[in-house]
Amino acid sequence: MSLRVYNTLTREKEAFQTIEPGKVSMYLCGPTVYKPAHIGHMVGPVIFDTVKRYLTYSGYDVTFIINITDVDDKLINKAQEKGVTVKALADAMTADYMDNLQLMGVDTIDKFPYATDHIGDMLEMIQKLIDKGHAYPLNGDVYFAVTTDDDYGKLSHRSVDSMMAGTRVEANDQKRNPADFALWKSSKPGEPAWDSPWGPGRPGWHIECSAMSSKLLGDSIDIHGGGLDLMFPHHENELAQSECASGKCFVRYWMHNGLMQSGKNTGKVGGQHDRHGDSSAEDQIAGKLAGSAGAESVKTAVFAHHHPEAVRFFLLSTHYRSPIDFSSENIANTAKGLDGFYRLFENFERITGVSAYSLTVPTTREQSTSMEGLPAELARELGELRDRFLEAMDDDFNTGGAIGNLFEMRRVINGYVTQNKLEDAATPEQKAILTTAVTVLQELAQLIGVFRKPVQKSAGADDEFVAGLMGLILELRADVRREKNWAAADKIRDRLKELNVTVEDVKDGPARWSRS
RNA sequence: GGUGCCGUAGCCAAGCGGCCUAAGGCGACGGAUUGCAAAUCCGUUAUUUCCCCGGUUCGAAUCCGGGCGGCACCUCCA
Repeated sequence: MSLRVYNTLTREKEAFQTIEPGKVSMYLCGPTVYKPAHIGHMVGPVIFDTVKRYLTYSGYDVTFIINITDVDDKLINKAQEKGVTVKALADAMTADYMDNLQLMGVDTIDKFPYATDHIGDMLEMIQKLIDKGHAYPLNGDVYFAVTTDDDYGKLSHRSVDSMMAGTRVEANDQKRNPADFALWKSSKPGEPAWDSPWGPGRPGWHIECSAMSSKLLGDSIDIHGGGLDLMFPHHENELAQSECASGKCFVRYWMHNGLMQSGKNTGKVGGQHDRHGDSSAEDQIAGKLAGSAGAESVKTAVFAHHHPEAVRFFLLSTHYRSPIDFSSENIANTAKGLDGFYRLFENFERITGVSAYSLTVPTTREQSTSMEGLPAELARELGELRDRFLEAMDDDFNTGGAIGNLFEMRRVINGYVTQNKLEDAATPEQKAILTTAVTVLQELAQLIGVFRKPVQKSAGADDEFVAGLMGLILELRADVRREKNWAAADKIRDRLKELNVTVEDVKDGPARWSRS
């Protein structure tokens, strides 16, 4: 089995072959940093972070870049509106973006190039396009001439003619063709400006990606990613510029992820569900779709209600090319599914004395965890599940299909624990077997970037004072239980439940408790 | 108008011509376990069925045609 990747350019899944053996260059279009990151901004990074993890596991040396577009009309307008400098606004919004990526466990990005650090590279590329006759200056602007590129439209499968049929292209008599787009825009007084052969100005929207990609990864790269919405015009234009400038194939595999949408905006859900309770997360999307820029960051709008790991797992539970229907309800369901894993890890630690998060897991497929020493049946089941997981990932990063195997592994491991009553007592051999089994699970979990560290329990769980009180209460409860005073024992448990504290009795030893 | 995508159980979701008498999760219902619970394990929950109607094929949820329904982009939004 080998990796296959869906290529937007050909509209087919293709065998994955890199330009340079063993190496992968990957560029993902990042945000224009003019407002706080919304949940939709997290989709691409999470997906491509997962792609990188899997490619690395598969033995590739991957270079992964996400650009930060820190000069743009929207940014300029927003800064003026707020009365701050463009740079101050961009810096603040970039920091917010990075914060959120960190919370989502996206940390495989090698470099975040800033558009404003590469103005020179853009000017060079623009000049080259003019020299080759693909671009022309016009009143201080520079435009790309789409009709000089025979291939123009090959990514989004549109022809220049068909685009004329739409109503969107505003008339500009000056441009040679209405579809021509700006590579360089002259600046008005008070706007950020850089000197250029055509006068002071700033780059057009698409040129920064072309210039930075070529500068940092080379004229031809393996993977270029982004949201489906960017396919046209952004990627189409990037493609045209880059190939006309370099004369080489720009991108080997174009990967586009589906967009997130709010339940409120889908007739399907809106018609059937009675949404209730907190919905600021949905509002964040709805607001976005309605065109009003949300003021709240993901951090406050979403992560206040849902653990980032649940959000990440949710994003990966469906295929990356499908649209995903965001709702608090859906994420809450995902979170419930994850709880079972956390409990398994807690159990594991109690039995073996080792944290499931500190296990050494293989980082490449070649060094995959050995099943040696496991009972035959367990080895067979785990082996099959691992194979199926990897098979799904090999099939265009089918995380949704892969994840099912994680749940089955959980079931198999829990079965081993239950059958052998490991919670009562475990031999060193049994501990070793359990450790191997959990290592296999963790090996796969790291590929989708989850279960890397313990999820932060809600406030109070690690508060010494609360822990002390709980210890006292449970001690008293243990006393009345010994006296078989069930009424009192149940009252304590029920009342705690009302306070969102769940008590679970353990056969021998102190009861467990957790806050929700 | 142009370019695409989608329609699988109560909900989410995998499935890319035979291993589908269709993964997995959430929910629900039984059973084991428990003082009772919780957690865990076992079982049941689409078995003339994969929106409908035709067709191709030895064989289709999977391919083709036609409906119906939903969605996205073509508006510098990831």
